[in-house]
Amino acid sequence: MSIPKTYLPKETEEKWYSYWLKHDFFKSVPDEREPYTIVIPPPNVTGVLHMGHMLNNTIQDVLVRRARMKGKNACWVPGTDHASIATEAKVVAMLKEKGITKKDISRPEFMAYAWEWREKYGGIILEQLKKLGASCDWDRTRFTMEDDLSDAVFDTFIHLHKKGLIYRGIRMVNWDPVGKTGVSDEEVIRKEVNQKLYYIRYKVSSLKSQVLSQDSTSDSGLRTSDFLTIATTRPETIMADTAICINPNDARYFNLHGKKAIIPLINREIPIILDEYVSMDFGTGCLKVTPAHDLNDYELGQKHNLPIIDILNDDGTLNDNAKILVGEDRFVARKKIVVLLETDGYLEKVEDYKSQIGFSERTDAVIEPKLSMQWFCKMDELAKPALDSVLKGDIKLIPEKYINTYRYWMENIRDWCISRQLWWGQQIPAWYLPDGQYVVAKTREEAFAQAKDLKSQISNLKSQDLVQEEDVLDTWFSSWLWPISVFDGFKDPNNDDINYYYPTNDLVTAPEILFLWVARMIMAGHEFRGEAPFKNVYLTGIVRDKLGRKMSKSLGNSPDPLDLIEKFGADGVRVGMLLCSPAGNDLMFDESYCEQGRNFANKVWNAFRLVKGWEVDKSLKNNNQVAVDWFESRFNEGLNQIEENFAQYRISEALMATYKLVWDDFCAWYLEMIKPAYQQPIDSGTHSATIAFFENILKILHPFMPFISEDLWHDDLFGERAEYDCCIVAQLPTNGQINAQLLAEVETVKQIVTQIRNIRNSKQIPPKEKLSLSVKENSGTSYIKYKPMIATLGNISAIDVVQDKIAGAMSFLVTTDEFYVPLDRSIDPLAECSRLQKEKEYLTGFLRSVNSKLGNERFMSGAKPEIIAVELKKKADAEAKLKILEENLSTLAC
RNA sequence: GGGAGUUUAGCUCAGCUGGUUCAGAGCAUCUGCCUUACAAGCAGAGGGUCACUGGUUCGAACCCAGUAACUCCCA
Repeated sequence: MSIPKTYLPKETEEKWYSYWLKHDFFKSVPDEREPYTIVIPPPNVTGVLHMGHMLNNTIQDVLVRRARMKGKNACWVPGTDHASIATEAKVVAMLKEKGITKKDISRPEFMAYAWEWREKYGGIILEQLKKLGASCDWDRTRFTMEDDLSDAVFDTFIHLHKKGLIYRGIRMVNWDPVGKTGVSDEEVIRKEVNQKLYYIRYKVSSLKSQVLSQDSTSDSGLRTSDFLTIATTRPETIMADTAICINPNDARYFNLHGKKAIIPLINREIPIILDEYVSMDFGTGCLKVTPAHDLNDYELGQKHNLPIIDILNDDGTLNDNAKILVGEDRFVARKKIVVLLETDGYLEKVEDYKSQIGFSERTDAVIEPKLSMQWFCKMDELAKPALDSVLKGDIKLIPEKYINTYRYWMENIRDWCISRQLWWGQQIPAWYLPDGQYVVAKTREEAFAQAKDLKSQISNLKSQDLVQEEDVLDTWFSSWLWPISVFDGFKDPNNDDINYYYPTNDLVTAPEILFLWVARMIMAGHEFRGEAPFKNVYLTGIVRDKLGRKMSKSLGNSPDPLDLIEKFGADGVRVGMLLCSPAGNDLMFDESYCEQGRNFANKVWNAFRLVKGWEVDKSLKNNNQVAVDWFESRFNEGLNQIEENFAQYRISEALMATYKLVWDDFCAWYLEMIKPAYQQPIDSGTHSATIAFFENILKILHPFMPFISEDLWHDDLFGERAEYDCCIVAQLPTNGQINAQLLAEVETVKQIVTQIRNIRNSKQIPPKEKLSLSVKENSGTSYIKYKPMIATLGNISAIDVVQDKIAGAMSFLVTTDEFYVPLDRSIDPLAECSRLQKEKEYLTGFLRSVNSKLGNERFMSGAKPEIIAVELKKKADAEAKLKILEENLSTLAC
C-alpha cells in the first residue's frame, strides 16, 4: 500500500460526486424532519460559470451541507432563468450565422430555434456547478420558461390585472436599440464617458434675418442678439427640438422673452419658453428641449404643452421626422451634423465634457430614452408588506447595513415596467379587440368570452378577431415567483412540497439584485402566500481582482473557475473563495487564496498518512491521556467558535476557526504530542482516541471540503463502512465538555515549549539534540502531569524540579515559574543580561501604568469592582515577576 | 446634488457593551532547518502614530464633532 505524498483531487472528486448522486444524498422529499431549504438564484441560461457564481454557490453548498449534517432535511433547488434579452440576442446571432434574420421568420419558428438553442446550451452552467461539488437536488431542476412556471406567470399577471395593479401607459423607457426592447432602470449601467459639448447657434426669429458672414463664428455671436447659443451633447437631436427654454430670471436673456428660435439646417421655428428648471450656470443657460429623447425634456414638454417629435427608429437610426440624415445611425448622424453645422456657421465651439451615460447591461448599447406604450405593475401596495417584513426583522438582511438602502428604495418605489419588446419570454396574455380595447385572459377562448361581455361590443366579433399583445414579460416577472413556483405553489397551492419547504431558509445572492430580484420576491411571497419567501438573505460581495477592479469579461481579469478547480482542486478553490470573502464586503480575489486552500487539503491528507501509518501495540500502556483530554476539550471549544460564527453568518471566520483547529491544534500540537518515535508502535488507547478525533475533524471539514473529507472517511482506518455511511450525511459532533483549567495549563506548556525552541534557535542547537530542563516552581502550578508532554515537544531528556536558581544556564520565565536549560557550551552573560534588562524595563513600565491607575481616585471610585480586581492582580503578578528578574540579574552580576 | 458605507501590519480582514503594555489572525516577508506525515512542509522572528484634527472620559482603535481619501446606491 502506498499513499501518495500529496493529495490528488481529480479522481476523488469525480468518484465521490457520482457516488453521492447514485445514492441520492442530494435528494429531498418532505418528511417529519425539520426542513432546510435554499432556492438557487437561477443563473442565466446563456451564462457560463464565473467567479461570482463560484462564491455564491460555494456559500450555499456550505450552508446546505451543514444543515444536512445537523439532521435537517436539506433541500437545495437548482434551476436557470430564461434571460429574455440575453438569450434572444444569442439566438438572433445564431440565426444570423445561418443567414436568417428575425423578421423573416414567424414567432413560432423563432421560438422553436430558441428552444433548440436552450436545449443545447442551457444546461452548461448547471453541469459546471457539479464540478464545484454543489449538492443540489437535481431532480428538482426548474426553468422559468417551462410550462408550469410560465403558467404561474400568466396566472399572476391575470391576478394582478384583476386587482387593478397592472396597466398600460406611455412612458419614457430605457430603449436598447440593439436588443430593440425597453429595459428597466436596473438593467442600465451608468458609466462616466468622455464626450463633447457642442455649442450651437439658433437664429432668433422675430428679428430681421441676416446673412451669416464667414467669420461670424467668433464668440461675439452670442451678444449680437440675432442668435442664441445652446450647449448640447446630442447635436443630432436638434431636429426633434420643440422649444428653447431659458430661466426667467436670467438677465442675459430678457431680450429673448416672447421670441422664437429657428432650428439650424431644417429652419423650423420653435418657441422660447421660460422655466426655472433651467440652471443659469450650466452651458449657456439656453436649453434645447427635446421631449421625445430626454426624460427631463419630456416632463418639461408636458408642463408647457409642447409637441413631441420622435426622430428615431427602434434601431437607433434617424427616421423621416428628422428631415435630414434620414436612415443614418444616431452616432453617425452626430458626426455628420457637426460637419453640417460647422459648414453653415452654426457651430460656435466644442468642449470636452464628462458625463454619465447609460449602457444596456445585456447588449452594452447606449441606452436611448424613448417614449413608448408599455405595461406597468403598480408597486406601492405590494411594497408595503415587503418593507415591513424586513423592518420588523421577519427577514434578516446580512449584513444589516443593507436595511437602510432597502428601506429607501421601497419607500420611493416606482412602478415596474414589465413589458419587453421581444419574443423569447412569456407573451403577455392580453388580447386586443379591433377597436383597441383589450381583455386579459389566459387563452383565446377565455379572452373571446370576456370580449363579448364588453359594453362597447362589436357586432359579429369572432374569436379570430382578437390579437394577442406582441410583447413578452420581463424575465424578473418570472424570477420573482421562483421560491413559490419551484414548488408548484401556483399550480397547486396546497401541495406537500410547498407546505413543507416554504418559506425557505436562506437566500444567498449579490447585493446588486437586492431590488431587482430579492425585494420583488418578498412582495410576491406576501401577495401570493401571505408570508415572506425566506428568513435570511445573505448578500455576498462582488468578486474583484486584487487591484479592486470588478471581474469582467472585457477586462479579462477573471480566471476561469474550471481552470482553478483543475489547478487547485474543488476543495482548494472552495476554501480559497471563502478565505477572502468577509460577509457583505467585496472580495479582492487572488489565486493565492486557492493555493492556500489546496495546501490545507494537503495538510489534512498528510496528517492522515501519519496516523494511517502507525502500528498498534496492545501491550503498551497509554501515556498520552493528558494530550487526549486536552485535544478533546480544545476540539469542543473550537466547535463552539465555529458554531457561533455560523450563527452570525461569518462563514469565512468559521472556516478560519476550523483551519486553525485542524492545522495548529490537531496537526501541529496534538499529533506532535502523541507521535511515537520513528518506527515505534503506538498504544491502542491513544490510537483509537486519535481516530475518533480524526473522524470528527472530517465532519467539521466536510461543508467546506466535501471531497477530501468524504474520501478519507471511507478509508479502512475507520473500519468497515456500510454503503450509506458517508461523511455527507454524518451528524456533526455535538458540544462536549470543556475543561478550562486543562486548556489554560496546556497553553502554559506551549509557552514553555516555545521558549525551549527559542533557545535552540538562538543557540543553533539541532532539534535532535536532547536538552535537560529544570523548573523552580513559584506559582503553585505543578508540572508533573505535563512532564512527558514537555519532554516530547521540547525534546528534553529529563525535567527536574529544583529549589534554587541554576547559575550559568539559559533561563526563562513562564508566569512566575523559573525554567533553566543548562548547556554544555558557555552562555553569553552580556546577551542574557540585556535580554533580562529589556524584560525588566517592560515590566517596570507596565507596573507604572497599573499603579497610576490604582492611585487615581477617580478610577478607584468610577471603575467597576471587577476591573479594579484585575488591575490588582496585574500589579501582584508584575511585582512577583520583577522580583525574580532582579534576582536573576544580580546572579548574573551585571 | 442626496444617502449609505469604508479607512487597523506589505495584502485580505477580526477587534462584541470604552478597561490587561491592546493592538490581533491568515497570507506574504525574513532567519534557521530536506528533524522519514507533509518543502503544498517544520521551528522561530520582524512588521502598525488603529486615515487626520479636536472633544467627552480616570481611561478611546472603540463614543461625539469636523476634515480628507476611497467605494456603493439614488438623482
